[in-house]
Amino acid sequence: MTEKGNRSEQAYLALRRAIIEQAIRPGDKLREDELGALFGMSRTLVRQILGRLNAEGLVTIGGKRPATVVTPSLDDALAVFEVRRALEREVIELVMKRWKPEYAKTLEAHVEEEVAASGAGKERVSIRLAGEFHALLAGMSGNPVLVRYVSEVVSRCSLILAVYGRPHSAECGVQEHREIIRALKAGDVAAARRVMEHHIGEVEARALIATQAEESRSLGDVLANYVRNAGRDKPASGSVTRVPKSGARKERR
Amino acid sequence: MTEKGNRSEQAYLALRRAIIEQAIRPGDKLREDELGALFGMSRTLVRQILGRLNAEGLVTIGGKRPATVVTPSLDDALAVFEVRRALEREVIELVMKRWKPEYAKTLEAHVEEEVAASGAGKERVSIRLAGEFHALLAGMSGNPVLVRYVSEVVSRCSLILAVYGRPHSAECGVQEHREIIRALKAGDVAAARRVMEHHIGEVEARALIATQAEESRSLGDVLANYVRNAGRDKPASGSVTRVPKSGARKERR
DNA sequence: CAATGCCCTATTGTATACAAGAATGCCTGT
DNA sequence: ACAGGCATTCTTGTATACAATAGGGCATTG
Repeated sequence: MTEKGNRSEQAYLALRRAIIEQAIRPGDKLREDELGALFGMSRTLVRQILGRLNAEGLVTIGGKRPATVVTPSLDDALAVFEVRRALEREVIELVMKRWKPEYAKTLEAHVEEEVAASGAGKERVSIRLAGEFHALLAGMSGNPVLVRYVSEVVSRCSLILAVYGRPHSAECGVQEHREIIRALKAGDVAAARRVMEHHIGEVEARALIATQAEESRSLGDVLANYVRNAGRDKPASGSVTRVPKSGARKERR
Repeated sequence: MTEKGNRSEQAYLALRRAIIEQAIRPGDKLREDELGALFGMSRTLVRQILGRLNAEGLVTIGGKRPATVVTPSLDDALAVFEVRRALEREVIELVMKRWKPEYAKTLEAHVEEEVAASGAGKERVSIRLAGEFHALLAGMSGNPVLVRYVSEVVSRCSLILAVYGRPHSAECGVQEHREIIRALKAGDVAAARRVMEHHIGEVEARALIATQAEESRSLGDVLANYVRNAGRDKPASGSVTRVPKSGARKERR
């Protein structure tokens, strides 16, 4: 599709992957100069890339402030999962309709990759691969538009996981992916639908379960965690909380 | 959301509307200089806008050739409608769940606008409003992500209509919109779902019915229409065909 | 010693200048 | 007269330069 400069595209993919693999975390600043120097290109192109990522909901931009990796709000998270459910439902429907035996091979190979990455302790790669499984599946629907949207919501889910999710939330999904494949192979539409529904539910639960308590936690309570540990640069352990617009993070170079 | 420069945003909206209202038709060239002069801004900003429209699937860009309003292929059209069905289904579901009486007022007011525009012979405005009805409805789902995606597919549908649709395909939808509102007011989920499904089907049919014959029509057949009417500047009436990558169109200024 | 206001620097927003590629029109040769 | 190749020109791709603004550090004062 958009295959203009390979350099630009390459940089885009790299940055995107870095975000999805959580090598860059929500709230991190992305200065144009820095990225330009890093990728060996001018700010002009960096700007295009950031604009694209912004359109995909991965980075915030504008307002004379450096671009940052987005910190999804709870409402954002809910909205994304809601849409993702609808889209994945459609994916199952369409893939089932055009199912070919060789698809199973492709999917199983991918799951093997996931297992390998997970086993090698490459947590981050594992997260990315788990997402790409869904994009791969979407590709088998034969519908490019659907692929685009699924890819987008899946990416955003990675971000949501980074903010609200528990650390080890990756490899749990592998088994569920296997079940989806099995249902597809068996041609059991109902089962496939049910499994996928359950899978998304699981992912959502993993992402948001830790938040149940925090949702009703007052700002004072959260901040108490910080003042209690004043002097450290991280809040007390056990909490994956992240102050949205934290001024506590220095991270200047 | 993206509320940086009002000038840039304004230009973006203007261009977008022009495309949706078919004031600019598929295949038309959008030169950066020209737009820049028109909007009183530099090519830099025009480029951003074109990039955005490209991401939304409304214009093609890249390849050292001037940006053009996209000419959706038949496969594109099918894919868009397929996804649109799934999304609108979800919209109905969610809107029904959070239904408030005042929503009916808002929707009915919008339909009145549609009727007014249609009655006043403002065919183009009518087309746009018909699309915006669905965006408005999506907004009532309370899900911003859904709104974005629905808006996007609706826009692309306008483009598809421009290429494949019959000229007078606008006001037919009004009655269907009314029925959707009625079903929502009645709280009848099944009916609402059914009506929406039917509505999308109707739109799709209006868009693609005329294409059945053309799909298998050879380039030679199409061109025959032109040579037969050589000297005129329009092909024979009855055909809304448009040669995809026509070199026959001059349109240089 | 703490709080506050100001200046300065760092970073983005916008425009312009430069380079490269593609299409078109013209010229020439047959 | 027609076809083919070449040069010109128009348009995009990329980089750089300039302007504006927000945030942070520092000095000053109560």
